[in-house]
Amino acid sequence: MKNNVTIKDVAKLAGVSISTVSRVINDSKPVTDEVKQRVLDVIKETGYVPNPLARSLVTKKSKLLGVIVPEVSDSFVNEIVNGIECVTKMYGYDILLANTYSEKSQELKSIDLLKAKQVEGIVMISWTLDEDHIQSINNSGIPATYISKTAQTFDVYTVSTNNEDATYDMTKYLIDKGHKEIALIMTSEADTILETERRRGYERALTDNNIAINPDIIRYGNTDHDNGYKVMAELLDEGKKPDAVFVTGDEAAIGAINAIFDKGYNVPNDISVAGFNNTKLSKMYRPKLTTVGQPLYDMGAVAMRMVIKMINDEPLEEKKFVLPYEIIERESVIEKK
Amino acid sequence: MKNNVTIKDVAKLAGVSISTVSRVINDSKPVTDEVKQRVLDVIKETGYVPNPLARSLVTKKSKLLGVIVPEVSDSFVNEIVNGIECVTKMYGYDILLANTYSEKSQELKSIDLLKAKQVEGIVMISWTLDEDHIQSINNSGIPATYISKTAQTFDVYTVSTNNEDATYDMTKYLIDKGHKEIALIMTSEADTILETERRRGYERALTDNNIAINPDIIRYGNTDHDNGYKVMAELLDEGKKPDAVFVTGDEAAIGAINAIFDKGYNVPNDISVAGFNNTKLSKMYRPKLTTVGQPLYDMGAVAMRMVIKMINDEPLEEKKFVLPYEIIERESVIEKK
DNA sequence: ATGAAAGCGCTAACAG
DNA sequence: CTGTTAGCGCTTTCAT
Repeated sequence: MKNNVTIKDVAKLAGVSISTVSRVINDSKPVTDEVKQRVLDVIKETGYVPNPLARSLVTKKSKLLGVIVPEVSDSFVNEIVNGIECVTKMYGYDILLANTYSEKSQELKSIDLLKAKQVEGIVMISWTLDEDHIQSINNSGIPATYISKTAQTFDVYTVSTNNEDATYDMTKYLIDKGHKEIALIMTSEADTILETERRRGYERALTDNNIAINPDIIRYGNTDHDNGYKVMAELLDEGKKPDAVFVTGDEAAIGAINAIFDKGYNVPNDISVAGFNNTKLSKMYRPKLTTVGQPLYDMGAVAMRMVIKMINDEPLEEKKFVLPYEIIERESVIEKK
Repeated sequence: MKNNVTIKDVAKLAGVSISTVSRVINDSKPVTDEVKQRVLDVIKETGYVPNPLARSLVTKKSKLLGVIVPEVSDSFVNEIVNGIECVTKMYGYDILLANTYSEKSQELKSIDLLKAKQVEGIVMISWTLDEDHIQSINNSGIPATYISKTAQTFDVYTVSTNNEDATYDMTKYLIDKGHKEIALIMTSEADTILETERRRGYERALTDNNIAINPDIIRYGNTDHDNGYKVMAELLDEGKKPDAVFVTGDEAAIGAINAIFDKGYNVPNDISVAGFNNTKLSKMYRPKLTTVGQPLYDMGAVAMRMVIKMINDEPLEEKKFVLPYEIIERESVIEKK
């Protein structure tokens, strides 16, 4: 039952040469209808499937696309992966997936792995991309797109949303709702581009509205729930009770809300909380999370589309693809009385 | 800069034959230390990496493992995928990922794709597996493990938890908490093995405790939040207000809780709610969800480990691997007064 | 211990 | 339009 029918077998059975068979399966050169039909029949009968390995070996096209992510179980990541998966399949490619757990060594290793497997293109999601990663991929000459704010400063293809503007707008939204003391909990480490952009947006919004910046209520953590909880709890424990808290990640925002609850306050009545990303969670939690929406699925789809265009030498309008964001008003932010 | 160094180049530069180079990179036959060192040096200098395509073509080993899932963005799925990824990498394999969106045609297509790509093994997660899928995989002779309750009745390798016992235990737990009218919201379609097992566990627990089964409060839906919401809302709208609701999926359970809230009741004070799966969500939501925990990560890891064992012809103790579950007590279920 | 040579299954000139 | 032939980069007998 095993699939060991080769092009040779088909050729023999159809009474033609292997090149003819090759021609019909690839539609690469004209073949008489009659012969073509005969070959097709044999293929159907035998259940012949071309060996992509052999094919790739000669064409140097693996029909494989590499996807490098920090962790599939992250809600931000897997919605992007869905988008990637969709266009990948649409163009007849397969996905080679690598988790890195945000460890640089794993990221580098994954790149090597994908190179070795001859992927034709790469989409890489990383929070902490640096020159080494980019150089490693560049050296290989494999087309790549990055979904990574830290990639913004490099001369590489990226897809992202404008984090500075998004942060500005959400901060402004909070201000418009009457909040003055607005804490910022960052889910990205200090000194990254992402952090800088977001901080800039936040500070600009404050300044534009004549609110003094209070460095004491700007905190750092990472993206997960427990971290948001911890940072928020600390803030409260230190006796700081802001009007509103802007957490740059939904999971962490929910963690923050939980901390607020556990400290005996109410969201949004005592403190308003805004998130970032509009992941599925933000709709499921109660109060429903007011958040800035990034088109995650689209980001993945666009990133992969770019890679495929590069592979096919189709022109690309721009290197930095910036997708729109939106402020999604739900229940966790209310007008301050 | 491109990586077009071949075994030939290495051989030439090291002044040996390509077979010798092959021997050192594969450690397959003894090679004089001196020669070996020379070859190794050249490899390091040139940055030579063996072309796995060519290698696979002759060895018939692709070092690729296929993973078929309904959708990576499902929280149940991606925690399993994490486990799969981990052991896959540990054994030097790469993952070929395919989303099916639970559509049978996509599932079948994915199987064909993976076959064509010469994967050495497959782990398939599916809610609605049937003979066609299994036959398609069986025909290929590719080792496979299924994480799919519907695969239980087939003579194939599976990993799962005992759903009947788990459902029994949770129902019993609810009963022990003083609840008598216990609604069951199934996230699996009627007439599937999974549904049957769970229903059996539920009914057995009721019967064992002299509680009459009320078919009217047994409902069906699917796994997502909105569905749980809808089904619960319907129940309430029909004037049915059970003591407790057991929803066989966390996301849907949270949907149910939200519906209960929106109808003006409180969880757990008015109605207790229990979920299934112990996904990340269940800890993040408030009230924290009481749920039955399945070792998702482990299920993925075990499934892939089984596949790898099969590939290496290592003996496997059993075909049906059943992992433990546990009742995780949190806040959404309380003693009925 | 090492090299020569065959061949994995396929595509792509090159002839005819 | 079709067949012959030469590889793609590698592993693996089979000699030496």
